[in-house]
Amino acid sequence: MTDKQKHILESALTLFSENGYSAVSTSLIAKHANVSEGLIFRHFKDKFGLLNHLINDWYDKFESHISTIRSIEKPEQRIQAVMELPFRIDELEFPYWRLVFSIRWQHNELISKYMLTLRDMLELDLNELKYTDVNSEAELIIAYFDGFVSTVLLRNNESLKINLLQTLMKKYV
Amino acid sequence: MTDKQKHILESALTLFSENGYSAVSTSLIAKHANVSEGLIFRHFKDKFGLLNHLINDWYDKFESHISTIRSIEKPEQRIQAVMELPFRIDELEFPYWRLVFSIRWQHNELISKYMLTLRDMLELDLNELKYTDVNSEAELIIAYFDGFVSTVLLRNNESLKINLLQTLMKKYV
DNA sequence: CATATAAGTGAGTAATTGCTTACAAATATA
DNA sequence: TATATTTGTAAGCAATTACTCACTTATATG
Repeated sequence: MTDKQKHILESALTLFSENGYSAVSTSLIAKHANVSEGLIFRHFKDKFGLLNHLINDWYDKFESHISTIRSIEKPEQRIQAVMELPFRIDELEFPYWRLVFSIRWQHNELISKYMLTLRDMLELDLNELKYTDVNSEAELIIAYFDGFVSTVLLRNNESLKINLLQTLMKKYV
Repeated sequence: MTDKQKHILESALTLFSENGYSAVSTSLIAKHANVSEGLIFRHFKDKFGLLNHLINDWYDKFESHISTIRSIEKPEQRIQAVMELPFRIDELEFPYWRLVFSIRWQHNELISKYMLTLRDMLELDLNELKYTDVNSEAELIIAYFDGFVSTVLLRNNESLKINLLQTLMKKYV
């Protein structure tokens, strides 16, 4: 991966996550990355290829979070860690999550399959904890997760984040 | 409001909510609505005016839900009704909510102000119920609300909806 | 060193973009 | 019925779109 390739990806991520995929032109990405427009197509085939690459990059980060959580001993602590995850999205990951959560509304098929990783882990944990309705409980946690991520990304307010996490933890631990 | 105006709005809503605002051209809307493209600009000034009109239409529906909930007697039942609201979005409202929840990622300022209506009501209710941290509790409920709406709109699965609502109600009533 | 492969450019492409304008048809008002 | 206003159309606008292609420059490999 050359420097120019990295610059293209960085620019595309920034612009896509702020303005949405469709609203950003390849010409703008090229200008922002200081490369010729043709280079985008050489390396990523087409505009959609660029999007796909970024989504894969996001999934690598997401999977690494999940795998960290998997290494936690107790199932109730693993579930707690999932609920906390949205509040631990850092500056670097922020635009990736924004891109993913905004592109979902047009290309959910690109994202939804990746959520199976999370659902599977939750169902195993809930099973271990002898829940009767494992499936629905997992879906409920994922819905919460969804709401927390959206709140963190859209409001982007540090004290709100802290208060929300605190209130949440008071309820569940 | 003439028939052609209504057709333009219907087409714009359908296309925007499925493909996103930026990805839909005024020429496509005109074709879909069987009107000349110029008519869109006559009635709605520009493409953004069309979006604004649709968001206002959504808010009318949203406000009418909130006002129905306000007429419920007990504060704990009002809060419960808020949590149930996402699961009561019907076929007709579906595209409006999809539009709103997808446009948020690019134009959150158009939407976030309208959420104050909900936040205010929740804070009054939580106060009445003698909660100490009224603000954070309201934000938490709004985050849940957010996650439920996203789940309902993106998954679009009737039995998932029923199970989720059931699991939720078992927990909170 | 020679040569094959990869990285990068810049000028092009047809198609489409949001929008305007000159005009005609329909409707309302006097 | 005459006229003013609103509703609607079709053609056209410059700018931009995603993408290609012929080409040069850099890097790797024998």
